[in-house]
Amino acid sequence: MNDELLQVLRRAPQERADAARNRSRVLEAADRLFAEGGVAALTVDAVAQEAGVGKGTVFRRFGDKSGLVSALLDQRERELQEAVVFGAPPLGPGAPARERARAFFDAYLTYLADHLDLVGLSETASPGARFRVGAYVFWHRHLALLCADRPDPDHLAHVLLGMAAADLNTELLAQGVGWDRIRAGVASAVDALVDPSCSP
Amino acid sequence: MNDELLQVLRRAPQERADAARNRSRVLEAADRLFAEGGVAALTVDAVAQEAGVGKGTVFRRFGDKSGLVSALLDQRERELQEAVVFGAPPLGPGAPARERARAFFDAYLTYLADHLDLVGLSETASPGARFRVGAYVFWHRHLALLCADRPDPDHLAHVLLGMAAADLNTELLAQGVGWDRIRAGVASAVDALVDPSCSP
DNA sequence: TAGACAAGCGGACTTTGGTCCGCTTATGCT
DNA sequence: AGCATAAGCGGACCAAAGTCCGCTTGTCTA
Repeated sequence: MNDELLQVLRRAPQERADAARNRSRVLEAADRLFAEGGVAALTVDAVAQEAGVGKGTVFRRFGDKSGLVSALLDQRERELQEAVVFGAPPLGPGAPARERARAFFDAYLTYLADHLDLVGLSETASPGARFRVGAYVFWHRHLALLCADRPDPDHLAHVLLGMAAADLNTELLAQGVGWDRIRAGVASAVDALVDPSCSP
Repeated sequence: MNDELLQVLRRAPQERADAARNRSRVLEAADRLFAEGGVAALTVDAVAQEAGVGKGTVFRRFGDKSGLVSALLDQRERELQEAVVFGAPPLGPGAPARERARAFFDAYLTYLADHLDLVGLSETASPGARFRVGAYVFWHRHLALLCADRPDPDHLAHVLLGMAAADLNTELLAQGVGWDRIRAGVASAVDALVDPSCSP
């Protein structure tokens, strides 16, 4: 009876044991390949072979390459997500919107600097992938809430997140713009775009 | 003698007659294919075949698919570029920075609305292609000049151009956000980010 | 006009993401 | 335990971008 209720509550009703085993096998294989050969070694065929599964299995589990890479990043990103929802201010709730936004971008840029190539892969793998990744939707909601008193928080949140796009920052780095300068520019734009008063 | 001087002045010293002929053949073929079958019909193989040249020739002339599509867009974009440099204010020189920036985005969004899929293709075809297209560099310079009194005009110009990214606006349209709302959001962000006083 | 040489050409080949479909197997029910 | 069934599996197959290299051809000079 209880089990029944629990099962109804879950979105994905169940995942077969072999499916779950393969999921983690694939993720571990991808991690290993990336650790050894960087982003260039992360071809779907190679991951499938290293995991000892068929290529179709990888696509079945993760949808596309972007999904696979996103899953790889998921764990680290989740840490930041929790800090935003449950953590102490200014990252977590309690501080004024502008400060929270600044703290978010500060933390996110640190995360991005550490995983730039993987994030780039996950955002670039297929056109528009960026916006479909779960994390993007999450950050977007977060920022839109912080801008709730603006005329179009939804659009503004997209604009703000544009500053964190991997391809932009990859390009900036390639042009010799360092992370410190990027941070300063982002902070300045956040100040101009996010109202300091609102504090949800 | 004069010819010699002229030849020194050109960047690309010369283009062989057959090369030039093939360039226009390829562009015409691409135009035709796009007119008939939209963006889906624009594969490099198809373009090469339609133009009656080898695939290698297409890549030799245009570098990659992104370059080919950019060349297709070049003509229409050039119109806007000239209006920005030589045209009447507020798009052309003479108006205050903020108004020029607003006028630019207004004009660019019109252009984008008309060619969204082609622009999307040119920006997406290869990762980072967006920033390498000649037009991007041009717009970037333009906006950076308009923000010359800001702490980091270069970075700010990139942020501003992020609002015009094809993939973002494609996503917004897919989410049901119309062009009018996009325009309003962009205008509002421009107002917040571009200093009204500066007028180069 | 002839000859040298760089620029150009073409299409077979490689790489890689993604699809498809017939076979296998875990799971839940009786 | 045995069965029905849907989920899962694998790898052959496809599409499309981009590379390579031996052959061709325009162009410049003598």
